[in-house]
Amino acid sequence: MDSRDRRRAATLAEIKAAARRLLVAGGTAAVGLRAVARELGLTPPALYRYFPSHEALVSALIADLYDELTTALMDLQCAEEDVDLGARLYLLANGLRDWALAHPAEFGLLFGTAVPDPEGDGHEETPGHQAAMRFGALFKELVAQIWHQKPFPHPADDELGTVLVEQLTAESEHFHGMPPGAIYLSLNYWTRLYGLICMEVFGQLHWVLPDAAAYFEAQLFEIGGALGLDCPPPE
Amino acid sequence: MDSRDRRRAATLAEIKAAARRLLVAGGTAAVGLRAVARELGLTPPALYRYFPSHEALVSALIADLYDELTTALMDLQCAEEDVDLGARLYLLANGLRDWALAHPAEFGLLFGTAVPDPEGDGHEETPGHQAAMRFGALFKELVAQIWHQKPFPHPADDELGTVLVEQLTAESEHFHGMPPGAIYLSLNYWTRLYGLICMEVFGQLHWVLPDAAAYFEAQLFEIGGALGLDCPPPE
DNA sequence: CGTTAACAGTTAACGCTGTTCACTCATGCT
DNA sequence: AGCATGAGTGAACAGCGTTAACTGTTAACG
Repeated sequence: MDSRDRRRAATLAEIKAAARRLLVAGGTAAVGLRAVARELGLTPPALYRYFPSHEALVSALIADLYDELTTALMDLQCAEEDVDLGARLYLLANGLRDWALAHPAEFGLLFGTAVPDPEGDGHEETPGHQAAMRFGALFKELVAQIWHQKPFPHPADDELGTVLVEQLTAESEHFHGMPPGAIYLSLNYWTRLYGLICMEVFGQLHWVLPDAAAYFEAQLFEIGGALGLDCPPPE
Repeated sequence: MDSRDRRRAATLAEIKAAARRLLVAGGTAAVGLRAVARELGLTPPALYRYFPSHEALVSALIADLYDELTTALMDLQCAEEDVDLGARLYLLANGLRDWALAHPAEFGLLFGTAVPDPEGDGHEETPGHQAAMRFGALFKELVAQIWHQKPFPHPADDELGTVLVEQLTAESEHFHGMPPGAIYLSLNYWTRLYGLICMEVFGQLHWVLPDAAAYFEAQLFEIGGALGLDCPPPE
């Protein structure tokens, strides 16, 4: 019985591997159901034994990519025995950018898919979103550690406005009880990091900067400074 | 002869209007060649008299949307006789966000299309990119005016690094001769504004902030302050 | 050990997409 | 009036995601 299951799991992995091969080769549009089947020497309907639809296949691929990215970044920041949490955040940010630049197609599939439909219910059920939450938790966790080790100066509540303070305190438990001003700065860090990487990998920065590496590094120092981090040792 | 041309121009406008109707109704995926033809009561091949391909039709729509956005923002910032350039920038940024939130489908088509292929040659020829350049010039122009009216403090060259300084000075002519440090800050403004709006309209901010309006406003003040602008008068 | 049920996979087909070709018909120019 | 240009149609092709009916093989059970 398990031999049957193992075989099934194996082909399921092969399917996702083939889908990824097509993704890196030809971008998001190239990973079609028929194309995946062709890549494996199968007929299209065979894939419906493993995924209920083409979208489900892509969603599974997205979830896998999220997990791969998450573990890659965890390994990266835990590899060196740097207890310096600031250096860890620096490694995390740089690792995310490096991964995005090294795998632009995968990054485009994960973050570049425009989702203009609010869809009513806030929290969706797809495994991709769960994996995305795990990924986001990685960042929140590290920032919270940094805060609790050495609290950084942050704007006072009356500087942010009551509405924003209320919204930020609602997220306080995810940030291990940090005050709204500190969460605000942490959100800034994520927002700017995410925006920068998206603009660079999607080519929106190409029109002004041919190579955004130097700009990204300068920005990393700037946003790290807002969290009370010194420029980490270059070596 | 001109009556013939006028008729052609009219139907051409009708085609793009129908395409846009489908865009706002069903998002980017809904604007298909057959769907546009159906909307007009035409047969699909008829559209090939006006556009060489489906992609060309979408590109024309993109160019139109860019121009519409550009003129809308120009009208907005020139409507009031505010000579305060800072208030103009504030109007520009807020107008861009409002337009994006009011027309999420159009914004997704303009800025949400991931372009992971470097395509070798830097400057493409499509009218969409030309319109995008006109749009970018709007921002650069205004920032340059702000700088020349009241230069704001900016990082020195040695703080940015030689590589970044060199890249920024290459863009100096587009910014009317501003020094690298000032261009750096201007680039920051655009980067953060763009990243914020993209994250909000694409729902990436929904997971932490249900309504990002307050956060956006706070960020506007912050990035405006970096350009030497005071918080503009709330009323 | 033989029977049976579950499962992987195939073939054929449907409706959809963008695109092309051959054709018709009306309009405007000479 | 005659002709040519061009708008528009109809039929068709390849490819897409998807479904239904069918064929083997393989594991489990009396």
